This record gives sequence, structure tokens and C-alpha cells, in this order.
Amino acid sequence: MTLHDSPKHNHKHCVNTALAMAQQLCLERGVQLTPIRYQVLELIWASHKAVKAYELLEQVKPLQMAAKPPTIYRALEFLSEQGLIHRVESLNAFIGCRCSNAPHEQLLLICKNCQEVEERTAPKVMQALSEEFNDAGFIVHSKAIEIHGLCSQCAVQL
Amino acid sequence: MTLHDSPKHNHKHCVNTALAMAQQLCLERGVQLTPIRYQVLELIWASHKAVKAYELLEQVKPLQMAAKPPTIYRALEFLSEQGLIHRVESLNAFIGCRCSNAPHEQLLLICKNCQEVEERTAPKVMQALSEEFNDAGFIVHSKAIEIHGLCSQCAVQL
DNA sequence: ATAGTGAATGTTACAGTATAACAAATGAGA
DNA sequence: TCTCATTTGTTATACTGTAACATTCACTAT
Repeated sequence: MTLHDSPKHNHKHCVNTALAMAQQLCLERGVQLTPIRYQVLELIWASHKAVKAYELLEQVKPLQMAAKPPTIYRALEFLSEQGLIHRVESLNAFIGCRCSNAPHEQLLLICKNCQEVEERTAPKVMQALSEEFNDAGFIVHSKAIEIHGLCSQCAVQL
Repeated sequence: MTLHDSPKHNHKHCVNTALAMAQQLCLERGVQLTPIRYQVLELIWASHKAVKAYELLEQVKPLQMAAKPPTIYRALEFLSEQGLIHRVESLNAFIGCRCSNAPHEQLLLICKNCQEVEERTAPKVMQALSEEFNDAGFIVHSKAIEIHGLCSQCAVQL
């Protein structure tokens, strides 16, 4: 049982909320959440595990017969630009983001056992980071903070 | 001019120190810094930019005629295990590490302009991170903290 | 109406990254 | 010398991502 399989987590509700918010945001921004893009987002939200592009491709094919790698990568690029998903650099994979309505720094906790990825905002970490790169005279454009280990659920089981 | 091209930075000395330390560490640990591994490490230290595996392959070929992808990836795996290099996840590339004698958390500042990568230990950030994942009940195995932006040199030039 | 425009998707081909699996060589100790 | 573990050679292939051009579609200015 993983963190998000737990009885406390109503995943259907979790997904519906994320998808509804995505639609709302795209509407507000005047960008198109087309069927392909929506399907990819839905597939990413199917679990809280990071999903690989070619896994998505296989899953999309029954829905979009013409799907080829660019189909997926374009959808991923769009979703990423809109802040609806994050790329997990250390896994070459993608996860859904539920904080898309506010710009935010991402910090990802990646469980080696159940493969689930939890996003946290971690203001204190970001504050410490700001001080660190100000010292270095470094001007930040983007951050990727990825922590690998065991999530609380898996930690107690192993 | 990049940060490490500056007159203040004696790169030959910088490399020699890193290579000497690598040899010393491998000796102490009873592991073999073979010619191939040494050459790859030397090539990585040729600059402070992150180097890609296939770039290394091209550069190693004159020295190791039989070099093929596994040649490089095995050397990279060894060097990485020994803490002599770090993988930059967001670039699919590698940089030398000068802090190999002490276990340390890595925080990488990656300049988009000159491509140089600076490693910092950032104890305050790591402290804040500890608190963050303790709150989450998360047991950390490894961290990848990669900040993209402009280094101090490039920031003033642009 | 329709021709032009821009966004999105289709399609082909390929570039770039990484590893599996097995063979051969090397070197140190029984 | 034999044996075992480590390292390297070799072949093949899997996985990840993009370039470039064609087509479709919806909108809108004429």
C-alpha cells in the first residue's frame, strides 16, 4: 500500500479536482486544453508515480491511433509550460502538479520503494537557497530539487 | 570569459589537485583508478562545464581505440560511486567533484550562458531540507539540487 | 463566401542517451 | 598452475527526445 492508496486518499476526487482546475486555468489563460493534452494529463494523474513519456505513448495509442513520440512530447511541453505537470529530471519522467494556480518552487520527494512522488513547497528551503545563491551572485531562472528516499508509508514497512 | 577562465583561477593547478586527490582516495579505498577511468576523469576536469557521455567517448577514442559507449558509462559509474564526479540530472551530463574526501550534499549552480557548473555545500539549505523531510516522515537516500540561471560573471556581462 | 492566418496535429526520419549480455583479458592469491 | 574476481572488449539493442515538413482546422478580415 502506498501513501496515496491509503484509505485517507480519495484518488478519484484528487484527480477530478486536478483536471477541473486544469480546465479552469486554461480557460482563464486563453490556451487550449485539447483532447490529446487532456488525455495525457489524465493519464499522468492516474497515479502519483512519475510516468515516462513512452509509457504515456502506449497508453494514449488506444485513444489516439496516430499517436507517435512527438504527439506525447508536445502535450508534455504544453502541460509543463502551463505548470500542470513537472518533469522529474532524475527519472526522465513526469508527475501531475496540483499547485498550478500559484507560481511555486518545486521540491520533490521521490520514494524508491513505491515510486510515488510528493511535491512540497518548502518555503524555508527556498529561503535558504535564496541566501545561498545571493552569496554566490547567481541569478536564478529555475530550480530542480529532487530528494530520493523512502516515503513515510514505505519507511515503516521496511 | 567565464568564472573559471578568470585570471584568479589557475586551472592547471585546480585539475592537478583534483587528480592527485582522486589517486590518493582510490589508493586508500583499495579501488583501482585504471588508465581508462583516469583518462575520463581528466577529460571531465578539462573544464568546469558539464560534459556529456558521448562527448567523452569522442575524446577518449584517440587514447582508447576500442572505446565504445559501455567503456565510458562504466568509467562514469565508477567515478560516480567514488564521489569523484557528479551527474547533472537536468543536463544528462557530468562534472568533477573536488569535495570527494568528505561525504557531502551536492547543490549545483548551473550557468545557462557559460555552461559552467559550480558546486556548493550549502549547509543552511541542507538543514532546512532535513526539517522539511522530517516533517514529511521521509528517509533520505540521495539529493539532487540543481539551480539553473546566470553565474556572477555572466550576470554582470548581460 | 473565401482566402489568409496561426495553432495544433500528423508523419517520417533520425539524433542522442544508456544498458543487457556474453566474451576475453588481466592480475592476485591458493 | 589454477582459480576467482575485476576489468575491459564487443555486439546489439532499448530507451529518450527532436527536427523538419505536411496537413488539418477554426477563426477572421476582406
